[in-house]
Amino acid sequence: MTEAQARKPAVGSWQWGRTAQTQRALLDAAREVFTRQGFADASIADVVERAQSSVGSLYHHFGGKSELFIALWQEHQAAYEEAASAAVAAAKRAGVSDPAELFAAGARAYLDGAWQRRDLAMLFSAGDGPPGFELMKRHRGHGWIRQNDALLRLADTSLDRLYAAVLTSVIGEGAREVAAARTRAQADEIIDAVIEYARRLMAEGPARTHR
Amino acid sequence: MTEAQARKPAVGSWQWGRTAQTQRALLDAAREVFTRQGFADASIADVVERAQSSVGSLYHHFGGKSELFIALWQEHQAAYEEAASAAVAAAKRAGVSDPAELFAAGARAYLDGAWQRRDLAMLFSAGDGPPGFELMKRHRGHGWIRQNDALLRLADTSLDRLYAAVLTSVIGEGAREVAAARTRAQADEIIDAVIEYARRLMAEGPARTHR
DNA sequence: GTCTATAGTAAGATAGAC
DNA sequence: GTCTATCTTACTATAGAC
Repeated sequence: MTEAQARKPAVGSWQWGRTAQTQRALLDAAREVFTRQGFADASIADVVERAQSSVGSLYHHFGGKSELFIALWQEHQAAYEEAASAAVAAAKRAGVSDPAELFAAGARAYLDGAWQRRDLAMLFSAGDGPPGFELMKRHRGHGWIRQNDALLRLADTSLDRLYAAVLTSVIGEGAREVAAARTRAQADEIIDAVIEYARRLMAEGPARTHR
Repeated sequence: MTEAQARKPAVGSWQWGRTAQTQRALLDAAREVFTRQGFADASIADVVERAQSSVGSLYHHFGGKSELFIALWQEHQAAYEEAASAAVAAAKRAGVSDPAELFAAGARAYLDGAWQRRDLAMLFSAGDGPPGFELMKRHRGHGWIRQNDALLRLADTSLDRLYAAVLTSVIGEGAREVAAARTRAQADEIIDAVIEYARRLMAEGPARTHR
């Protein structure tokens, strides 16, 4: 067998997806361990034990505990964003064109994801993560608004950034409450209320200075 | 000299306020070190060096790095709350009785404090603190709403808690933006806008379920 | 790619003299 | 109350065999 074949085994060989499988096992174990104990209290040993893997493998594939945590978060984010942009696209197809309504459609999908993956939603909003994680979240939040809401043609003034930050934080706080809900029905009530608050904020657009 | 006198020296002796002075020096040093490096990156050694004190004293007076951080936060909170309740009391004396307006008066004072002590405001909102700190902040935030806003006669339903949480997070996010402002004038613009958003949210009271 | 065993490291915490 | 010196502890991270 040549070296090239060894590195990239033929489809159908028993090794197919070995890397993917290991990474998946580690991510799944990380989800269970981190959501149960939080980031700080979880040790690498806990994760690899549950994944039936090894410390070396974890470092090989992810580079460390922090990076594993962040990889888990990125998966979660990808799921959020996929759902949100699909919802926005569907609304557009259905003829919705009002920016606030499109935003509401995306936000609703986002909040729905918070319920469906409430363990992760609570983990990532608990404020327990690797150094710099809060900053990463903040950047992502701003990007999310700017993406879903390029419609609102926000400028880069401090007042427009405030508007985006306030909307983001309301949706984020809503997601936290949704994730903490005890039943699906209660979560739905909360989702409706959050959308209502977002509408109130958007009804008159960004606040303008009157001085 | 009796033992009792040694423990509680007469007023006017050179030892007057020795404890208070040490604690102040440690708190002042903590403020400088933590606001500059954050909690995780700051070491106890940095703090005691700047305070011209010692590791042992720090442990004697505060119990550890985490407790010192929390003590600093509590001072900050006390300043906030004093200003806010004074503002509410002044508004009442001036004849204001609308709950939303009273809330706005308190919130304005709060946001003003965020500008005045912006180094601390940024530190405590950066998401870098001892284990469990985010939870403490959250509890305090809920308490704050319930205090300033017992007026709104909120029940303990999940929707009323959401209402309080959303208002809290808008004020908190506003405080963060205020603290990050570059000039007093810009901070004032932001403060006005935040109050405006709070008013929009409060205008129709807590969202009610329509199902 | 996987694994074990080991080393490094750094800082928080404590003991005990003064 | 204050201080110095020491400890201990737990983990991350790496080296190197398979």
